Amino acid sequence: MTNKRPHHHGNLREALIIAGVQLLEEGGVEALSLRKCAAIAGVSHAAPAHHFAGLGSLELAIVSRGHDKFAEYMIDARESAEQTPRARLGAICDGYIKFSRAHFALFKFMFQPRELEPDLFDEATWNQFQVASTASYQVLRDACEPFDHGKAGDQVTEAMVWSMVHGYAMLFSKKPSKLAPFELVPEFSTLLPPLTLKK
Amino acid sequence: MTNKRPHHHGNLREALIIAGVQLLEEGGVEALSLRKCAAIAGVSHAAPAHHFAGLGSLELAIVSRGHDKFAEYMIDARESAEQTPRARLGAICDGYIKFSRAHFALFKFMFQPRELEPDLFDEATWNQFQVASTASYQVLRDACEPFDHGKAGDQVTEAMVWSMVHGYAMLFSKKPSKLAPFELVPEFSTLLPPLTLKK
DNA sequence: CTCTCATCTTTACAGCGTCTAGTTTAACAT
DNA sequence: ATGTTAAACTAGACGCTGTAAAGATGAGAG
Repeated sequence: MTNKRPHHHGNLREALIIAGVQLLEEGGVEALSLRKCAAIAGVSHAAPAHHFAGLGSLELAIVSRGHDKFAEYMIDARESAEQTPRARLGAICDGYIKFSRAHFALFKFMFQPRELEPDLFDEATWNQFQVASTASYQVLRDACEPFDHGKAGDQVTEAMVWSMVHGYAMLFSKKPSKLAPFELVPEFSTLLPPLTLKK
Repeated sequence: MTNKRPHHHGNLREALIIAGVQLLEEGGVEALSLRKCAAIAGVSHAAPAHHFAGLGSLELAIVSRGHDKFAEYMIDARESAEQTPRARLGAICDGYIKFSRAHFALFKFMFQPRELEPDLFDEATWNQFQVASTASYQVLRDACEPFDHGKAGDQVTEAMVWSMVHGYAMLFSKKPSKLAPFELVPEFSTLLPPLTLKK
């Protein structure tokens, strides 16, 4: 219905998301504002209200865009890897960390836990987020599937790998890491413990 | 020199930090503002400027206060544990996670990476942060010391344990975790791989 | 052609961080 | 005891923010 240049601007929603990602990556979360996004898109400061339920909705749309890129990084790494379960898992972790380093502001923003009450967002933004975040997580989940963690179930492998790669990305992606009192941060591949394949 | 009830308020700096922690824990990072802290402390909106170089400084002071509590949680857990290296390390991880669950807003706030340029802060706040964050990390570091990680060095054990417990705390502390598509989050103790003691 | 309605603009308001100028008062020097 | 100094605090202003309300614009349907 409103797909092709609906009125004045012609896909303002998309332009606002792109502007938001740009502001976020250039100046961090403090530089992100609805009014600046509107200015970059060339519309008045109140125009975004017709596409997002508020700043929170725009933020969630930016997070969704982040998940899209995030999944791309992991999938690219997986495709370039040796095709064994262990190598695929290692490659996906590398993609995870590579993304966090290449787009640290966005990565940090994506995993800053929010109040995720669906009624705070417009439906389109919410649905898009559900799809994007589930898809990016599924990449990691699939890579864990071949491994066995005994009677405790697959969730243990997923939780272990995800915890480790996520903690590593959060703590050691920004360098020099003021958080980490390390001279040299070890490679992630040296941290991942051995895993046993299913039966 | 200005230790005992210096003037009007009588330790406004401390009152502002306490107000800030309270606002943060009650309403999240969005509810934290200099003006509200000043109002809670019963002073004018411009009074905090005489104790903090800006909002960033107050935030850093709140983070420091968080590290103090954080270290307490880990030390308490360690003291209550069976006195073996493995049990102590496990207990400290439990303390880490217990803190993240009991004070999630504060925990999240502490590890939200900031621009840590010392010249952005007043000296007192900066020094206090250095001491508090180093001390809380040292608790984890000490618990890792007895374990061997081969030629790669102690940093590998520290990085591995810290990544895992931190990722776990970030991803699974808020429940129900909208981030984690898990029905049941595994206990952290089932995730930590075996470690070998030094020689 | 006219109606409708989504899109966008304009205006306004309250809250924010921070700057400046002025006031209060504790503590020190004489 | 008195005067001085400087730290602690107040009052007001500025530009920025998100958001709400009301008016203007123009594309598409009947």
